[in-house]
This record gives sequence, structure tokens and C-alpha cells, in this order.
Amino acid sequence: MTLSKTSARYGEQVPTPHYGQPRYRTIADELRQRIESGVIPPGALLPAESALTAEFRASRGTIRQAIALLRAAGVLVTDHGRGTYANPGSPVGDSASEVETRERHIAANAEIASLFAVEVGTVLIEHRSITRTNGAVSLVVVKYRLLQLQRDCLRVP
Amino acid sequence: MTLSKTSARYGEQVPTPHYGQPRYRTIADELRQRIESGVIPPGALLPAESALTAEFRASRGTIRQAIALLRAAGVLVTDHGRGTYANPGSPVGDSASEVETRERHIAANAEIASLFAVEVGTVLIEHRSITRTNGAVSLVVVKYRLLQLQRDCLRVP
DNA sequence: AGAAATTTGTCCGTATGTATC
DNA sequence: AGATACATACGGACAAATTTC
Repeated sequence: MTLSKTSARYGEQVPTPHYGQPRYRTIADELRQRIESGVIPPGALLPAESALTAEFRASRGTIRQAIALLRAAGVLVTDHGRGTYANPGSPVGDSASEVETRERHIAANAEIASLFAVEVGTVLIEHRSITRTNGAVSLVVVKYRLLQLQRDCLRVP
Repeated sequence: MTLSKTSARYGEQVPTPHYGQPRYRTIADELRQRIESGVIPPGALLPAESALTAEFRASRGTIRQAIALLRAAGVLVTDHGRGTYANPGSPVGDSASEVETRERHIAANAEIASLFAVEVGTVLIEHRSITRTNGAVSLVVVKYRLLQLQRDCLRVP
């Protein structure tokens, strides 16, 4: 029911709710900014997870989720008993972009239905892809395709 | 070493130790095999996380780690309140297909505006792509981009 | 070389929010 | 509106790799 804006700010303890951005993404953005701004130079070790836990007042799992995000983006590298450090060999370091995708079934509206030459209300697959560059949404891609089962593509073992 | 009694076999449940492969990877391999072997056909929903928890006798976090692995590999797709299913796989790309594209400027509606975090009515670039396979429309892709990128690349070293 | 401390890896259980059916 | 299912977050425990003493 679309609750009005709760004036909850981060930095304090949030029980569980994720307003707007989840906590781990906020932390990831903060860490990436530190790297891009030079606070954490390339190759330098980040504070230990236990330290980040204390600083961001988040659980270790949440910190690790944030780190995993940046590791997947190639921004960070982690060695087992050693630590996590800023990847010295990141191409631009700046244009790190993450893609978030999502698929769902939808009923075709008039516009889409006419494109596919099907009846309005026909179930289609909608594939959404949101690309964030430096944390900001830079590209949105929406794909539509028919729900028909594809007998043409067979998996090879 | 010299501790020859590290065996906490317990029969079925492993308390914490990870022998050889971590548990979540073993589970991921098992799930992948089910998909490739056809036990879980493309597009079919996987059992819910709660069900997998019971079947593999693992915690939900571990199940989710396994699923995340396959999702990153493009094997699985997850919808929020719906479920996780085997990725139907590659789009068409089968027989002769033609692509028709068009690009134009549009004003952001409420939905798109919120995604980009801009005001409704902001001018965006819309790129449409219609793919016809054997004459019939099989795929429609709509991309949205900001008209001006904000202070991204092009940094002086 | 060995032992302890540090740090990341894995796993569990629980609670609550949010989206979908 | 209720049930179901995924998402986020917390806290604790132990394992494994590395560093330090």
C-alpha cells in the first residue's frame, strides 16, 4: 500500500527493511567511491571485514554481499587468509557497470500486441535489464518475446 | 596435524566443515545436472528454496548461494515472488531473421522516469529493435538511454 | 619450525520485508 | 486478503589460509 516516505536515514540501525536501495548496495557504492577517489589506491588492502562491520554497523553477511558485488564487477580481489584489495588492473576503473536483469510474464497491451500480431492480453515474456554505471542507471532495456516453447534449441550435453 | 580425530561424521549432517567442495557448489552441480539432463526442462520452475532446503538438508542461505552461482552463469533466472526457473536459453537466432531498428527521442513516462531517477517528461533516447524470424515478429527490444551522460569517462590521468 | 593471531570461507538458524499468486 | 516465495539482514559458530611472532 505505497506507504508515504518514511524519513529513515542510513547510518543508523535499520532493522531489516530495505528502503530504495538495499544496505549492501549502498555499502558497495561507498567502497567503490573510495577506490575511485583514491582513498583506497589500487592494490591496497581494504579494512578487514570485521572492521567494515564495525564501521558500517552492518552484519558480516551484509558486508560480504557488498564485497561480492564489487568482486563480480572486477573492482575488488580477495585472497583467502589475506584480505581484500582494490584490483590494480581495472581497465578504466571508472566505467564499472553492473547489469541487473529480471524476467516476468505479462499480458500484451495494444501496442505490443500489434507488433507481434497477437491478441491483446496474450501472455508474453518481458525481460528487463537495468544497467548501472557508477551507481546511476544509464541504460534500460526491455525485451519482449513470445511465450511459445522453443523446440528449436536443444541443449547439447 | 597430529589430530587424527577430526572426524565429526555424524552420519548425515555436516556441522560446518567443508570437505573438498563446499556444500553450495555441490548443490549447484546437482541442480545444473538436473537441468541438462532434462529432469528440469527449460522454463520450468525449480522447487522453492524451502523445498530445496528440506531436500538437501541445507540452510536456506546455502541453497541461495548455489542458486546465485547458477544465476550468475545464466543457467537460472529468478523472479521475486514467483520462483526460480531454468533459463529458456538463447533467443531465436535460428533461421533467417531480419532486424529492423529505429531511434528517436521521447519524453519519459512515470515508470521510466523513476528508473532513471529523473523527472517525468525528461527527454530520453528510445531505441527500438524488431526482429522477424521467418516473417513473424519474434523479438522486440526497447532500449532507453539518457540524452546526456553525466560526467562519466574521459578522465584525465 | 611452530604456535598464535588475523582474515576470509562456509554454514546454520531466525526474523522480517516485499513481490507475486 | 491470505498464502506462498524470494530478498535482506542479523548473529553465531567453526574451517581454512595467511601472516606474525
